[in-house]
Amino acid sequence: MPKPLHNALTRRERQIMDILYRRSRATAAEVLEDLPGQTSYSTVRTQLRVLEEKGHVRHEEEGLRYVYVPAVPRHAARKSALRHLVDTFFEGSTEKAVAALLGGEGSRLTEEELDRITELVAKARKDGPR
Amino acid sequence: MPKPLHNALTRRERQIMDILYRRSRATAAEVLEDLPGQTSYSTVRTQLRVLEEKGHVRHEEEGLRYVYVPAVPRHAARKSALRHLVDTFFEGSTEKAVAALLGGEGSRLTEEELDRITELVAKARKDGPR
DNA sequence: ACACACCTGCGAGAGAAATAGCACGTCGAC
DNA sequence: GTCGACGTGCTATTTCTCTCGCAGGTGTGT
Repeated sequence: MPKPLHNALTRRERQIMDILYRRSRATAAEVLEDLPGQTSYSTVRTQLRVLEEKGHVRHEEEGLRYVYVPAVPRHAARKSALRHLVDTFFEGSTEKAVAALLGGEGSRLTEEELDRITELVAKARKDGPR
Repeated sequence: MPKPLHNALTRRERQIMDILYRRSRATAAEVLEDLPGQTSYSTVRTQLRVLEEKGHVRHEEEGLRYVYVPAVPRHAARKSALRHLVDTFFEGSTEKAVAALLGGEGSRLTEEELDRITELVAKARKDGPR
């Protein structure tokens, strides 16, 4: 059984996972590029190996080298990240989170984006009238 | 100078900060209650002390005991948490994040909530036509 | 064949985090 | 006053991160 897997990430490990989720997949060299500060290639590889042992990533051999991908697919990870954030900062209210994004706490939205959001609201209204 | 303060949290520390943000303020005993697994009171107090040294929390004396509060106010912390999440999982697109929340990735929204969101969209349209 | 670039496997040491114990102080009840 | 509950300050120890180096393997160009 692959352990909790939830809050088990160390600082560096979380950094690396974030990079992997941003890029979807990456080699050790690419992860190194994205890491701030000075870190050795060796170090990054070790971390990736540890992450693999812990079950957070897996690697695919591509030609000679390893390409790492998160074990938990993006959409699942972001779903639980969203839930956690909503719970922590918005008292569990999805509405409040949306409000924060629409208000100044995200980047400004364009007209087109707002149009699409309006549609989504309509759809949500139809789908889940609760 | 209080250091970066950004990604400098360890696992336990992050856990504790989350609890503090959820409760807004808490004593060591309350933090202990919310921590999963078995942990000693002593341990929690030590962590809080360290967090204070690092500048992440401060305490207020209330009667005899200490009540801890996050050094960075809630709204500021959540703003940067949102930004980070949007960057990591939504390619920086606020729209996509909103879409995820409206779609299945948050809890179901009630009619009233959807109404209020519609209003917020309208307001966003007016305020920032970009 | 040789040198070079690039990659993986493993191991190991310095340092930070996590945990918990002990001493002491304060308050309230009996 | 003395006992017990509860709180803090400090410190010690174990555990886990984090870091990097070295050995070896595979392919490419000369």
